[in-house]
Amino acid sequence: MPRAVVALDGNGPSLRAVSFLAACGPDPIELLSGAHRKELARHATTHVLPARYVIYRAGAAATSLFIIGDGAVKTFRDLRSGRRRIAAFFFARDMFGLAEAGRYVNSVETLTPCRIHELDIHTLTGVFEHHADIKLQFLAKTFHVLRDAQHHNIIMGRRDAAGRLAMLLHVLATRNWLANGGAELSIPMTRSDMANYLGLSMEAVSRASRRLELQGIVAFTGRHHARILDPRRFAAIVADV
Amino acid sequence: MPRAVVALDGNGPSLRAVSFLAACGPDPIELLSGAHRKELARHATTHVLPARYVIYRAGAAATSLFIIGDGAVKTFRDLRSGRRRIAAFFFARDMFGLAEAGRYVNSVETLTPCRIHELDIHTLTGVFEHHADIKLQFLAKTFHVLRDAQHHNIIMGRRDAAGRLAMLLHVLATRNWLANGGAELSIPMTRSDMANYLGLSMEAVSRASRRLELQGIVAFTGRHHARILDPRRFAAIVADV
DNA sequence: CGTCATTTTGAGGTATTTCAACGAAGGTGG
DNA sequence: CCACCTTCGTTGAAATACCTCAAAATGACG
Repeated sequence: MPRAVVALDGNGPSLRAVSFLAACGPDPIELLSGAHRKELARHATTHVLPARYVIYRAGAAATSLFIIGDGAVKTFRDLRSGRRRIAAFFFARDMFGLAEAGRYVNSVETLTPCRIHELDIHTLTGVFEHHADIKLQFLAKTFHVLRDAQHHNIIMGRRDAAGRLAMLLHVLATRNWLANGGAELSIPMTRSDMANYLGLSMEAVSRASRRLELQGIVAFTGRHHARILDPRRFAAIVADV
Repeated sequence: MPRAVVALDGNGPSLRAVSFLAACGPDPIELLSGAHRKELARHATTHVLPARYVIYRAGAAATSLFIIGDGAVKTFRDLRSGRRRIAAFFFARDMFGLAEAGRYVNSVETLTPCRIHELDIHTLTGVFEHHADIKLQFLAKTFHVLRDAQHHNIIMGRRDAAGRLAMLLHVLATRNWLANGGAELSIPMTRSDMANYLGLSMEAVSRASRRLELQGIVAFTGRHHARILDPRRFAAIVADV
């Protein structure tokens, strides 16, 4: 039996990785690849959705779990003040659909055209019964989300708009790391989305972008693409928490 | 076999609760109670610690998992800017010690005198091998942490100091809900800790407290106790995100 | 009871937020 | 294919809120 690898995180009271995670790569995002993905794909319904498509609204009965095959989505919540708080952005291979008391707590909307796999709860139950390891791996993905939430916390704790923006760009950059050199990054969301995620006004995001551009650190080409011109100073801003 | 209860959360791509959680109460904090606690207690080392005791520092080799028997702790990280960012407060029955790459990522220090149970990784491994359900329950606790982190995100997203403070007080109030009427609440941490958790300066926390007191919403008696005088307006501030 | 850290209070500086208007981009229909 | 329209993004100026610095007051602790 594989030895348990328990890793601990002061940021939260829970295990980081237990035996069944030991054999996996460093990125939990890859957990559901390979044979398990095939097994799940057999039971999933695949949807091809346009951009700006509302997958579900907060408060709706939670009946499915979703896995992104391709594209990007945002999960958010509209506050009574009129503001919108984006909790997270999800990309290919990410999973979403967590709820409380049988109801989705956040709304989810596509940012780009998406291919999304829907897994019915009952179907998933059946799969879990025959594949305990899949069940555990689903749980393990929670750690990924937790890490994201904690990183989001760090971002929101910063006082300077440029720093927050840089940290978001950094996430997007590392996500595209394999696809291209790393300096080039695509921004699937709008400025408004970025603002709602960063806890800033859209104007502040715009000005922060402008500042990074004027300083020669980042070049924004179009609205959905950017290039990191000065990785050294960029990293300095990101790390200067 | 119990049916899987899959709950989904737009806030993160992961399962909320699977079969082994179905039989548990609504509060994940109670997951490790009863027989399992006894089983773990057999293998744990119990420490009695004074307030302000450093349990471990970020970066130290992660060798143990900790469970709080009594008292309160803070998990934090000192930034190079000199600021301190508190990630979370933990209380009785909470678990902490998560790490990455074999090292604790946050420091942990007691706020009050504590009774803390330490579980060695290797010991825990042995327990897991004989009690698969305990392993799963440990994992399930992650959801609790995730919820906390998301709530922290919501707090940090607010712009007004009084609102942030009120949300923290609300958490403390609901935590003491069973112990007393609910209006009375004890504040184990210092103003400075609150500031570091809320992403504010200590002065801002002080002024926010003052404001809540002048408005007749909360009365602070001493430095570690408060009473909610006007639950109606208090709830209004908390909910006015 | 005295010392020291913590907290409060005050005044000024700075960043972001708002409010308002302009400019650009994307989508739709003619 | 172009024009229009709606949405999104940028820019400017004033207001607000918090932050910083500094000093006094409170409370904790030995």
